[in-house]
Amino acid sequence: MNAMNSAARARLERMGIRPTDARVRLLQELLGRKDHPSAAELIDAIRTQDEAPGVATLHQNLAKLVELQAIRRFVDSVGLFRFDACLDQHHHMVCAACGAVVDVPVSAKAREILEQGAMIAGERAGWDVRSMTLRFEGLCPACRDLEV
Amino acid sequence: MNAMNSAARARLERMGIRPTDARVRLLQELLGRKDHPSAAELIDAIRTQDEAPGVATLHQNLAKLVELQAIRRFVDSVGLFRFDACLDQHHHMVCAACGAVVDVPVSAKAREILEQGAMIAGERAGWDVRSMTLRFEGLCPACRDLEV
DNA sequence: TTACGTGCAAACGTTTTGCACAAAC
DNA sequence: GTTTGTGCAAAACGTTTGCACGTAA
Repeated sequence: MNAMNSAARARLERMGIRPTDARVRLLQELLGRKDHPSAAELIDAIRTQDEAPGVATLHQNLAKLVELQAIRRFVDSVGLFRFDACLDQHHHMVCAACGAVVDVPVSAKAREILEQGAMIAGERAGWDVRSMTLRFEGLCPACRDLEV
Repeated sequence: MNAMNSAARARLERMGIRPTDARVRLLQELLGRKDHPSAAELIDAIRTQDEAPGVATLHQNLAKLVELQAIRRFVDSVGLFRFDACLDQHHHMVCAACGAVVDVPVSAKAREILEQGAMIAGERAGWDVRSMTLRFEGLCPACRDLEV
């Protein structure tokens, strides 16, 4: 817990913004999770540990962290913003039933082929393609069992 | 216009829901567009042609069409629902600057390799992977010129 | 002391729901 | 006459903004 606390603190200092309590707790929570919490889930998670964080502050801090590229933001299939402290390139596998999102590594070869394809498709259409994301949809182990 | 009108009407009848005016106009508009309009954009587009459609009705009808798989719904990068009458499998290329979304075909070979990768990754994690979507991000021709 | 961060409250934009009325089977 | 669809108004939801108050450099 303390290790994570200082990891979060260090990350904040490294990018030149004040490691306030609200920010350290937020980043610490995000670093310690493997799922992709929404703003509301983050508020809940932080609330239970201590007191209550302000909604506005949390959103402001999330926005700042995204802007500084300390975390990533994406939109889930119901239109909710979700956040992710993992900066390595990875793709998402989402459960059609429960909405769970897990990270999935894709083979380097597949990625290479895809990126080539992206460049070709983009250039043909006059686009400047900068990144590529894969999204798999299916059933997670739990929901798969329920369906059968 | 009349051809599209009857195409929309036929599509509605074929799936067993009443081809009311609101629905025909909605589907007709969607069939005639190559972009991926949001609900608000659809309302605007239909409003100018004739009178004003009800917000609730439009959303209800969009939801029904999605449920019946007559159209597709997805979420854009700012969290807005966007709709698409094209049912062929295709991927999306989105502009980081203006948010435009265009369809992009991906070579069959690339897709095949990717799908294999998805199955392997999914099975390894105990998932039942059912589909795969690619999302390219970059700058569309117009925004690209502005940046330079 | 000056810039930055917090958090309440209120505003915002999109989507959803309750309901009475109208139209189609 | 019963089911189905419409559309107004109001609610719900997540997010953003205005602002007064703290807190840290």
